[in-house]
Amino acid sequence: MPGIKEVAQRAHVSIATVSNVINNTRPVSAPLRQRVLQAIDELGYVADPMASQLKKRRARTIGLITTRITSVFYPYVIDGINQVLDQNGYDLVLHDTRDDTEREINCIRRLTQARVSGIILDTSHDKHDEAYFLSLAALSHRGYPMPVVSLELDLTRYGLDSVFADGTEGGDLAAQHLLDCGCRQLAHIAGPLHGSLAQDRLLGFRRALLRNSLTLPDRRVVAGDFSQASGYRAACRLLEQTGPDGLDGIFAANDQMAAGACHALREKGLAIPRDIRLVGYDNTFIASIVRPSLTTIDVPKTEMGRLAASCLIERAEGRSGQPGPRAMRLPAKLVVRETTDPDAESDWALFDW
Amino acid sequence: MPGIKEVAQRAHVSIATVSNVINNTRPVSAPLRQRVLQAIDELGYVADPMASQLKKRRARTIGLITTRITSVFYPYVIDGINQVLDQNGYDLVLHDTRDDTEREINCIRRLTQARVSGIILDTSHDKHDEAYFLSLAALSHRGYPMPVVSLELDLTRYGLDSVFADGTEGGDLAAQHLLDCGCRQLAHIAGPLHGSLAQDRLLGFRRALLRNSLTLPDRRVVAGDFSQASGYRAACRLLEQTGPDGLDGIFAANDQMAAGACHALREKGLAIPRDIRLVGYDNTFIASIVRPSLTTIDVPKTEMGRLAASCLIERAEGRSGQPGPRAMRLPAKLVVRETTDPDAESDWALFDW
DNA sequence: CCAAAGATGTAAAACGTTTTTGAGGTGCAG
DNA sequence: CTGCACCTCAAAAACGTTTTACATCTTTGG
Repeated sequence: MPGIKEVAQRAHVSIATVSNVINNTRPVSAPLRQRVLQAIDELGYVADPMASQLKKRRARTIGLITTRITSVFYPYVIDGINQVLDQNGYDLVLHDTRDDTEREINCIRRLTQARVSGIILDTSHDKHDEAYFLSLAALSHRGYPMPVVSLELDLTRYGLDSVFADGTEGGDLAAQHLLDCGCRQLAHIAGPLHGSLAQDRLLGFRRALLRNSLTLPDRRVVAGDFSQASGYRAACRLLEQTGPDGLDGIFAANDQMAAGACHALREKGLAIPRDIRLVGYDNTFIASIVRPSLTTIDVPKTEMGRLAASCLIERAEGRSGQPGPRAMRLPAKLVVRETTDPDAESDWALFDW
Repeated sequence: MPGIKEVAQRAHVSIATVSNVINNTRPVSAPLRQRVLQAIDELGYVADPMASQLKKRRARTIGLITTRITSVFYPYVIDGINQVLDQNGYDLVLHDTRDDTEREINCIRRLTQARVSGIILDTSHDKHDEAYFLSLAALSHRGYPMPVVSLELDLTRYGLDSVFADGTEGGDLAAQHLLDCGCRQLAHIAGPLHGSLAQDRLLGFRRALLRNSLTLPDRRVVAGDFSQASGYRAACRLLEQTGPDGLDGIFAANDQMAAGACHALREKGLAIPRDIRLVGYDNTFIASIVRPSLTTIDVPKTEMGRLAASCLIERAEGRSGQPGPRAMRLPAKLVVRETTDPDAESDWALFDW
C-alpha cells in the first residue's frame, strides 16, 4: 500500500503539494495538479484515514445511539442514514443503550472521545432532564464542538437540532379518522405519559375530539408502556370499565399496543372493525401483515434518517446555514387498513422483512 | 482534556512509562505504577483512540456488512454482536450493501482501509465466486491480516471462519414434524436455488422424506426469492399443479414466503392447519404475531451475533487457539405454533418489536 | 525600477500515542 | 573488584498525514 510519500516522489513534488491537491487546501498550479492526480491514480493511493483523522481531529464517521436496536423502527432509519452517509463518504458507528440512561452517557462519551463528526441520538432520558439536554447542546471535545441531532424527540428548546414526526397532528388524524368512521365512544391507549411522544399523541387526540365537541373522560385513557402486552392489558381494562357496548373506537399510541389490544378484543368476542375500530401508530410494516391489517399513523422513518444524517453532515462541515437549532418536524400521515375499513385494499405484499 | 504528557508530568515519570502501565506492554515497578494510575484517575485521562490507532495500526472497531438492513434478521444479530463488543470495548461500524456485490467489495475496501480489527460479512455473492471468497480469506492491509467471519454462509472451505445455522438439520426437522403431524403430500417452497441457504434446507427436507421412504417429485418444489410475494405465487402454483386435495403440508424456506403462502391458501378457501399444514423458517418474531401463528425453524440470531463477534475479537487479539478456519454451526430448533398445531399456546406477548 | 503583494512550492513541525533504543543502576559470578 | 546480565525507566523515533512557516518567483502599483 503506497503512502503519500510515494505519490510525491512519483509526481516529483513535495508531500505537502500532494496533500494540497487532495484536500483543496491551497491552490496548486494546473500542471502539477495533473501530475499529482495521475500519480495518485496510478498508485491507487488512498490517504490513511487514521493519520488524517489524528491530524484533523475529526473522524469521518457519525454515531447513532439507539434505545433498543431490535425495535422495528430503527432499520428504516438506519437505511435512510446510510443513504446519505454513503454519498458523502462517512461511516456509521452504532451504539445501543438498551434504554439505560447510564449507558447512554457512556455511549456519548465514547463517541466524543472517538471524535466522530456528529451524533444522532435517540435519547432514553425523559423530558425532565433539562440539565442533561443542555449539556448535550454544549458538547465538545478539546475545544472542538460535537454536533448532536435528536431523533424522535423535539429538543430544539434545549438548543439541539431535532428531527421528529408531528405526534400531535398524528393523534389528531387518528381521532378524526375514527370520528369520520362514525365512532363516538372513543378511548386511548397511551404510551408512558412522562414522555412527550405519548403526550403529543394524546394531545392531538384530545384536540380533535374537542374540535368535534366531544370530551374524553379520564377513565377512557389508560397508559401502557408501548409493549404489546401492555396494549393487551390496557384494552382489557378499558372493556371492564366501560362495558362492551360503551366503546366503538380505540386509538393506541403505537402499533405494538394496537396489536395487543387486537388480541384482547378478539378474546372478548368483539369483531374488528364491526364492533370496534382500532388505530395504531408508527406504520411499522407489521401493521400491514397482521390480520386484520392495522390502520395507523405513518412516521416517515427513512426520511427521518436521511434528514438527521444530512443535517449532521452540514453542521460537521460548517456549512449549516442556520445558527440556531433546526426543528425538522415531519408530517404525520393516515394509512387506512382493515381495522377501520373492512374493504381496505391489502398491501402486505409490498413489504420485505 | 488532558494528554498523556500531563499524566506523566503529574506522576513524575516519562510518557513511555505511562503508556507501559496502560498497555501492560512492559513491567513497571509497583510504586511507579501506583503513581501513574492515580494520576490517570485524578485527571480522568483516556488515551486518544486516533493516535493510538495510528501507531498500533489497528482500530478498536469491527465492521458489520449486511445485505439489507431492513431485514428482521439483523437487529437480533446486531444485538448479540453489541453484547460482546460492549464488554471488550470495541465499536461497531455498519455497512449495508443492498444486495449489491459491487457495493460489498467497496464496503470491504473501506473497512480495510479504516483498519478495523475484523469484519463480519453476510455476503451477497453466491457460492460460485470461489476466487472472491479466497481473496477474502487472504485479506490484509499493509501486511496486517484482516480477520473476516462469514455470517449465515458456511465458507470454511475457503478458509473463512463462519457462523451459520444448520440448514440441513432445519429442513429435516421441518419435514419430520410435518410427517409426525400425519401429512403425506408434502411440498417445498424454496429460496433461490443457487444459494446454499436454500439448498441446505431443501436437502434436509429431502433427507427426512427419504428416511421415511417417501419421495419428493420435482413439481413439488418451487423456488421463490425469499420474498413474501414470491411465497404467495409459489403457493398458487403448487395448488394449480396438484389440485387442492393433493397437498397437506408445505415447508417454506423462510417465514416471509410462508406468510405469503398463507395468504394464498386462505384465498383458495383452505384452512390452516386443518386442510394444509405450514412450516416456515427463521423464527422471526413475525412468525409469532401472524394469525395463525407460524410453526417455524428457529435460527439463533442473537447467539450468531455473539459468536461472530467473539470469534473475531479472538482472532484480532491473536489469541485464537485454532489456526484453521472455525466452523460454528448452530443447531436448528423446531418451534411449533398454530400452522401445524391448532392448540399451540401463543407466545405473541413475549416479543417486543 | 523598487517595494509590496500574490502565487506556488518545499521543509519541517505538529497531532498524541506506541515502540525502540539506550542509559543508569543493582546483584551476582568469577 | 570487574564484567555481565537484568531490571527499570527515560529520551527519542516512528506512525502517515495536515498545517505552518518560510523560500522563491512573478506581478503589480507607484
